[in-house]
Amino acid sequence: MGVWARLAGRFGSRGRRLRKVARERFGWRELRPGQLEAMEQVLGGRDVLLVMPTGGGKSAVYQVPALLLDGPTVVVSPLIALQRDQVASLLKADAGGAVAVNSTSPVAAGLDLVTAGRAEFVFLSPEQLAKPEVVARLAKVKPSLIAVDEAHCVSSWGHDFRPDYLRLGKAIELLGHPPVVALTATAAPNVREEIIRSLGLKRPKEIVRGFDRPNIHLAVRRFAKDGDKRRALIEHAATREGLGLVYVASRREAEEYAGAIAALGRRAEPYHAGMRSAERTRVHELFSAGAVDTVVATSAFGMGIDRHDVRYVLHASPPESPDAYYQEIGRAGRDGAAASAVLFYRPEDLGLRRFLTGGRVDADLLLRVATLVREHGGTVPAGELRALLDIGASRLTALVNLLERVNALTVTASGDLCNVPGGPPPERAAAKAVQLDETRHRVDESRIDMMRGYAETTGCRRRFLLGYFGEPYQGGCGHCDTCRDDLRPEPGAGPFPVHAKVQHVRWGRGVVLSREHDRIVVLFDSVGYKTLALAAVDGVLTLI
DNA sequence: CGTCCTTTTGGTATCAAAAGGACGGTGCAATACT
Repeated sequence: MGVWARLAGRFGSRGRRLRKVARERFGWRELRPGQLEAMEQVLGGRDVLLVMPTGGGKSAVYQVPALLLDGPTVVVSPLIALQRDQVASLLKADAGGAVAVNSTSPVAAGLDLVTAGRAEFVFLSPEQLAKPEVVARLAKVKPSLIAVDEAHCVSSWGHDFRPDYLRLGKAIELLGHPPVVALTATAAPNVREEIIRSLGLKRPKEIVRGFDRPNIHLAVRRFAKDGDKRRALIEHAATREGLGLVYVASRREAEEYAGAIAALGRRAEPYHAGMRSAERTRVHELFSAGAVDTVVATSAFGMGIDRHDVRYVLHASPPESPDAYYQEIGRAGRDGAAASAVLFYRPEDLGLRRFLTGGRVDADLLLRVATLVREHGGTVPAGELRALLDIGASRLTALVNLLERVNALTVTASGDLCNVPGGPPPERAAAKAVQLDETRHRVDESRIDMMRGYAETTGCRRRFLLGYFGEPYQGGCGHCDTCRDDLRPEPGAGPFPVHAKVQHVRWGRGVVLSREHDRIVVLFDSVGYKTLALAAVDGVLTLI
């Protein structure tokens, strides 16, 4: 950085330039504090992890600096529908053009636009960035900024569902690692850590804003019988005013609940990934137009929804983690007006979540991949290995991701697999990889335990959730069902304050996330979240 | 892990309960058809 740039930076010129671009090119008169801070860091060349609620203007954080940096901006986005919306909105601004590169149109033609300098922004899925030829072409135009939207997908989808999410770090390196900004609406401490590690962010600036959503009232209603729960939820939804969402655990339930609510005279529509695409679009448009009372959906519905006046979010059963729950209820009350989140809870409903997070990696297959690559000696094309093992691309990628993390193999820039000289022998590599997978599952299962903890807590629900995300919260919020004025258990002072680093005799290192009067929640590196009774921690847990 | 649906079992009438098996979420990209 030259002397002028340095002086200019000191006198806040970055802020002025950013405000000017925001105003003149996008028509944004004001920037929020978190937004401007993040933009300044990006413009200064720093990697940024930004955690802000949806609707808080996260996109602006990469869009504005992009126009001040010399070179195109690569935006990683999980859904084609999301890419399309973003491109459409950028084309309305004076932003230098935008294109989405995906399977809905010829990939090469899209990249031509970027090469010709006619697209400042290029939107891609992680799957596109896993293709060597796509990365090679992008590298040639020297991107000046990379944005990873919905960055929590790295952690929630990268391990099995969409393993190319775990390959983004490699792609970022191959693109010359310009400043990277990762954006998400919710991320617990260990999820943030994983995003940073997996994307390979360098000394990132972590900016966390607007986590608390005080206008959302929190409540849980507990049931013993499924039938009682259903009736109560349907009746509740049918009598609520305004726009609402009901989250359910299966496609079948989406249809059943939507039918039952509609039978009571409300405009209710189901939404799930098993519906035909035209049907999904229709429901999405009804929702966007406010022409429906309730959308009853699986987790497929949510990302990219744009209404700020959702008044209630009901859950017919708990989702897989407080992370997912907070993301889903966060779709209520973005306008700041009163909204509510009600979880209709039966402990048995956690069973489905346990089942769905239960799938373990195939240890045999892991060993076969490790052995084949090792014995081959040279570089093995992934396609050959897939044919040999008769498995699909995403299955192989998941195995490769694990073996790469234990240093048993690497993936070359051309996408071939290559043994690491001096790396662990196949048996040991496979065993270590299984261990990694096992640790991750333990943490996932502890998240389900925390969901149960939320549902069953007698303390303030908001304090429970915010504590889970590592945000200290004093006292009770006065705006949840367990938080009536007459009972607000104040967490007393004690030997294990929030954020203290601790060591457990069996579970190793951890950090205290929250405390009630008689218990604390600790996040351990190796086993995830644990609730410990303060009466039983003597000699077991120590401060470090 | 729990639920739903079908089949089997029990014990001897026309049916109830137990046992067994299948199924459950999220999307990209690429392919096979009209």
